[in-house]
Amino acid sequence: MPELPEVETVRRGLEPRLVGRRISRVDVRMAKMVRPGVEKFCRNLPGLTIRKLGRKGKLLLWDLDSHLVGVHLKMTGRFDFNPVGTEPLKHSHVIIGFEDTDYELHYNDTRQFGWLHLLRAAELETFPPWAGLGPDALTVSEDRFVELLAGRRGRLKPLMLNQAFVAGMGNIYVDEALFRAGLHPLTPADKLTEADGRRLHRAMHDVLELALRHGGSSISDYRDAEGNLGYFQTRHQVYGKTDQPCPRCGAVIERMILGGRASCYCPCCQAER
DNA sequence: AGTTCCCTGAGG
DNA sequence: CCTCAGGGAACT
Repeated sequence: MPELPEVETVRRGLEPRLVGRRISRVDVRMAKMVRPGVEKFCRNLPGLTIRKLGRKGKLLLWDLDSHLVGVHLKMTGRFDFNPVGTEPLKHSHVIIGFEDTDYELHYNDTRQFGWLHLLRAAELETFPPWAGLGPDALTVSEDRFVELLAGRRGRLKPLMLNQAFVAGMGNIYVDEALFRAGLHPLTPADKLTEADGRRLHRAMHDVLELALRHGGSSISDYRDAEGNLGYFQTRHQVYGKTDQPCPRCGAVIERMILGGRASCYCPCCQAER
């Protein structure tokens, strides 16, 4: 469940210990976690220096001059720093070592949905997970968001989850943002007024910003690169609150399945239209 | 636009 | 044993 605030928290945790480091060795313990294949991954990375750590939506981008490594944590991807030679955990699938450091980086992923993708710098524009992303949900301007929203049909919940529309929102923050904006998940995007769109942008931005300040939400096994839990989950207002009273009006929070995903909302504050 | 799949672990 | 969790691709 890392969504934008969790991925950004991870990025900030990795930055001080990765930037400026030259990779000395790579150990891939589960082949499918790396792309475009173990051989290329292990042959090309050693000797490269990490210059910058970027992020767009939920995608992490390591800049190594000639190459990039794109990382998607998906549901359960996690990074840990450990002393060199630490016995990997059961689900530690990739280990990266650096010159002149006493720690190494372990990529751990219980459900094996995530990946690390090595590409040449010139390939970024045609790298599908990057090229297909809409603007970053945290930094997109209100005017741009309203503009993008105006051309859209379809219901708000799946639209907000669509990374090509806006990058970084997942199930938790979409539910929280729709609640804050007072909009029902089934509302067709083309039924929104401009004021609704501006309110939705504000709700999205505010909830992401607030979650980031709390180190993200720890549902199941999210940890940042230092092993810290986030604590924004204590501030969730509707996500996971089925059958509990709405914090604003006291009505019972409802749950529906939409596009295969659970959606929690207040039937009173988020009236259908 | 909805469904299935990838995968493991938690909870009933 | 079963269901659920869900990001995103690949289907129908």
